Amino acid sequence: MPELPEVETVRTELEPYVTGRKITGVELFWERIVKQPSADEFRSRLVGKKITGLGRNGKYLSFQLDSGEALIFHLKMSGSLLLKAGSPDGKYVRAVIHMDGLDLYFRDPRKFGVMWLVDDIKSVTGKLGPEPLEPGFTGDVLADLLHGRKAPIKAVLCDQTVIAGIGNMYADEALFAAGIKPLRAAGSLSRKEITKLHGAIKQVLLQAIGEKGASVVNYYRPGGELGKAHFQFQVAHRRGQNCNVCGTPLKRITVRNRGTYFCPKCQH
DNA sequence: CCCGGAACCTGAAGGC
DNA sequence: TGCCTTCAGGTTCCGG
Repeated sequence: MPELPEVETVRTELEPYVTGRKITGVELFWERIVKQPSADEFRSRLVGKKITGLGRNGKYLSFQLDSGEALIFHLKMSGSLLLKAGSPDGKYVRAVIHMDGLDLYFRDPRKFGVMWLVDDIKSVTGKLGPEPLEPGFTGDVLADLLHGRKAPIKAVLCDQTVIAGIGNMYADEALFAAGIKPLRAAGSLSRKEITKLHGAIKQVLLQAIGEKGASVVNYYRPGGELGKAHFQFQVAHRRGQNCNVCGTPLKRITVRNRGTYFCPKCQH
């Protein structure tokens, strides 16, 4: 499932291939993949536009166009942007962006993925919280964001309006690294715990970017390769396994309808 | 504003 | 073998 490290990997690996190219056509095999504007307008307005650069906001990937508009992608749970039609296979391709000399395939088995063509990126990403890897995201900022909240810390970490880019997997990993139980009320964390969590979030995300993302299900890099971050996971998706640190069987619970893994001994 | 649950999707996995 | 149910999860919407 693409979260910040996966989307960042797609951005850096795609950028050298698509920057400077002109869009020559758009094919849609599942029209509801276009959220805005209409499918017809989306197709016609994109033709002839040149891609000047790629950006990322949380889990949103944006292609900046020479017209000043932005083509925005959200891969949701199962989307991939691929440079080759047959990799990993030709099934589940919902859209193709044709460019001069290159085609980009939007593969998405679950059909949750979305594209927008907008004048202002902020109209899509405006409500996002701070980027956790930018200097502005300090321990004090995190403390303010968590202050007074009664929802489980796990749920708050996954709230994109609080922090941008953290999803189910990396919330579990950050909480394990910080030694905090997922069901703790966010506002109940001590300043010391918040400091630890702040460091854990950055460390977990940076390490996963270094591993080119986690290929748990349906995540492929643009060239069709898998990421390796999931091999470093301490708790996420490790159903039925034991804690690497203390050997205690990991627990699986549900928080906000999401599978949540933690070590009952290492996390307090 | 804050919180929690359903809906959107389809394939994989498990039960009988 | 095969049908049926459950699970997976990012975001949005809705109700309390």
